[in-house]
Amino acid sequence: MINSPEKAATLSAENVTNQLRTLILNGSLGIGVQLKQEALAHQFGVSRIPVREALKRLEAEGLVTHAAHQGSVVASRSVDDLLETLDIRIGLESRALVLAIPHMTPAIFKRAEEILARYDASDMPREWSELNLAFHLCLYRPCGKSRLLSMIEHLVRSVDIHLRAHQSAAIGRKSSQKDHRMLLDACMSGNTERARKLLERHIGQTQQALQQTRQEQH
Amino acid sequence: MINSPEKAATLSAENVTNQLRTLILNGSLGIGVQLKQEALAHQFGVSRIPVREALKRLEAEGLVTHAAHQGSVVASRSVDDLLETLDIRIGLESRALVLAIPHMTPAIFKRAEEILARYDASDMPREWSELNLAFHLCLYRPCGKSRLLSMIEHLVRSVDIHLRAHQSAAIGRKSSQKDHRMLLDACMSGNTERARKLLERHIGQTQQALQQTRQEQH
DNA sequence: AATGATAATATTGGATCCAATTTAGGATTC
DNA sequence: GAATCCTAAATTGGATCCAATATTATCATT
Repeated sequence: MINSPEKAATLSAENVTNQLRTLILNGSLGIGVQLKQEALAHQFGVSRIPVREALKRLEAEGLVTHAAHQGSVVASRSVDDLLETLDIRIGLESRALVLAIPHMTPAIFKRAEEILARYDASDMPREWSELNLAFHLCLYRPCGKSRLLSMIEHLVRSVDIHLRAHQSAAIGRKSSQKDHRMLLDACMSGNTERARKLLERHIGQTQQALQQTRQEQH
Repeated sequence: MINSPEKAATLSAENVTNQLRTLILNGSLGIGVQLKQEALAHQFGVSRIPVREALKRLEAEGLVTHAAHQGSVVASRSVDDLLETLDIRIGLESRALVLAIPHMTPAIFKRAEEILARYDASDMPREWSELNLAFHLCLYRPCGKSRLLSMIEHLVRSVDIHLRAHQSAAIGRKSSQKDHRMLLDACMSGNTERARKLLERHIGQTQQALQQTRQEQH
């Protein structure tokens, strides 16, 4: 068999899937937006078939919901759903962190501190999400579990767009940064148990903020 | 074509997806089996289109892998992949358990004990997997998070078929049952921290057994 | 006989076409 | 003027058809 050197992205369905996914994750396609197969097909210069396959895949990933003969829409999640997803994040991220701590090196700590510094310096809320994700992943990455890491990244990005939708995204940068520094300290001192507790509390605060917005609305 | 009597299942693609999924999860379609679109289409009495959509969906779920112009096969996972998935399970299940313990009632404990009793009585290895899953889910269910629970169930079933493939499934029923009883005791006494540690160790033993089989093969 | 090139076959990927269902709009009635 | 029913447009779901690619079989050469 001749080994193909580098993929020239020959598959339409794959392309459509990836492009749609990024459009959803970066907010270009907002929550609740109708995804008309014909329009997307025309937009991507393909027929409806690859679009349909892409939608099926994204539906399985939870980014899109689909009703029979009613079309697909960018998934909207209830507050309860989001709270649950945050619980899933707590489970996965605390596991990744616990596994990562024994493998952390001074280089990792340096990198984490750099991210926090950029965090402090930045005043573009859009950037905060990315830096927050970068910081967390920086701490988890030494665990060396690629599937776990990509799962976490996907969940964080997915939750992010929905948090913005429920306009409770900003739990305040300062309080968040304080958490981050304490977390980093715990990691640097190798205090696994403390680090886990801090991380659980950190994500738990997002849950509390979210529940608060719900009560305000009622 | 035979008309389905009271089946409200109007969507072909959905049907194909569900049937294929159960065929894979119950082992009827073993690891590595080629999934020819034409054959499946004929088998389900539909065209290839719904089959393709089903395959795309199952691919996103991680149950099948797909290569361009090479077709789909029931996904085979490396030992490393399985170890990772077990780590994911540790994260999710320990979270579910911690959330569930405060909501456990005497009825739950009774039900859990019944399952363990049936476990002891049964000598059909095929049944053990189901009873094991039932016991664990019984403990997690009081957490009330449906998405988390279905995610766990999916992961457990998925790991199960792969563990059987690596023929390291049987870590011995007795040792497993001992773990289960200790875990149940910890839950009954409301000792959350101990329960979590026991659960992590319980799944960790499966990881160790898996790693051992790898070393034996090398 | 073994091996490598080449043609035939099988299978997947995508486009077009048709059927089923939902949604929108308008006529009719009260 | 508002509600209701009915028809028409729009949209999705599925089937068939064609193109691209991989696999297999055949055949020639060594």
